[in-house]
Amino acid sequence: MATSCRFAFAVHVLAVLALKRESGGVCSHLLAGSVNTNPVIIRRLLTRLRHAGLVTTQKGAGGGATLCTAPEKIALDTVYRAIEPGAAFAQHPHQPNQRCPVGAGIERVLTEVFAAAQSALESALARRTLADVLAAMAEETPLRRKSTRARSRKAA
Amino acid sequence: MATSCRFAFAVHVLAVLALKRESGGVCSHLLAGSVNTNPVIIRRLLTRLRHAGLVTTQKGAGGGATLCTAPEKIALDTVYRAIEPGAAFAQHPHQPNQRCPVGAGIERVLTEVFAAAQSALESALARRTLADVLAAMAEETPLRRKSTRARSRKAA
DNA sequence: GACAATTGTAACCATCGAAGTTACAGAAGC
DNA sequence: GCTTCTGTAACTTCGATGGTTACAATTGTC
Repeated sequence: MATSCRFAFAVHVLAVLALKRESGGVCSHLLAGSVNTNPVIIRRLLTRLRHAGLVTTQKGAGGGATLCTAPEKIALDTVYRAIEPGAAFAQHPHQPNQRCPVGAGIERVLTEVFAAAQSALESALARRTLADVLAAMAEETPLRRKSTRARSRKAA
Repeated sequence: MATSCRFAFAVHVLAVLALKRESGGVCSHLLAGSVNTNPVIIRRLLTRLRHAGLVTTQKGAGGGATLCTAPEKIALDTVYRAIEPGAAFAQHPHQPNQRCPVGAGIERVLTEVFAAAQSALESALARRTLADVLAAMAEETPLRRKSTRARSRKAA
């Protein structure tokens, strides 16, 4: 376990921005309403996404956040690194006993193992783009049924 | 970020047990000395490793922990799952707004993305065994130099 | 059988990070 | 100038985790 939920929030926010592309900036209040959290949480996220060059933000009335890049060009590992800097695995909090052969060598070996694992994780994320996320959502989201006929057709 | 350091501790402990194999049980006090932590932390770890079938423990004088399996047979993903149950990625803490098309579909999509990433992570760990860890440690641990000649040869 | 060594656990503390909240200065459109 | 925003600081709350103490239960040794 356990990354923070910030990564989930970030993908969520970017997905909304992708849908609202071409319709100007989206304010943190609206994004917070979709994610179901506080606007400040969203703004803190947006700051990181802005530093990563994924979004731009604009102050003032009518301002808000806008996606910088096409959703097809945004791979999820980029989002991950923008949001969760640092290593995913924790090392020993205190230096192990250097007089024990294991204690003396384990940190170096683990560093390498952890790097390999994290690299695999990021590669898996790199295989998906924001556009893939949007497509997956469109695919199977139960559509809002506008008519009873549609509902009964499905039920049949 | 950030797994707990339990995984690092677990690999460390298993490495010590592997080295001390054939010499009977190793007590939590000794293991704690190598890891540089408290014996209770080690015992809590050992409980998990025991449930996973990786070690046995014995109470009483002369007791302690013993590795059950050959180090070549212990892949690190097994250790990881024994120590860190549950998902590595966190979802939304509160249910997102179901009236937003993104909020309604994002959790399902993210669940799938997270599963793929975690699977990649575990596969990377599965590619290494405890024996690999021991070998890597033996390889480059600065050996205790017994003679000045060895040191000067290295320096040359 | 007494004693010493050891595990297994419960109970508790301290710390840290994260989510959430309030507040407010500053920017920008109207 | 008013309103709508962002960006940030400051604070609270909460949960997880590493660490610590304590103690019952177990087991080998004398």
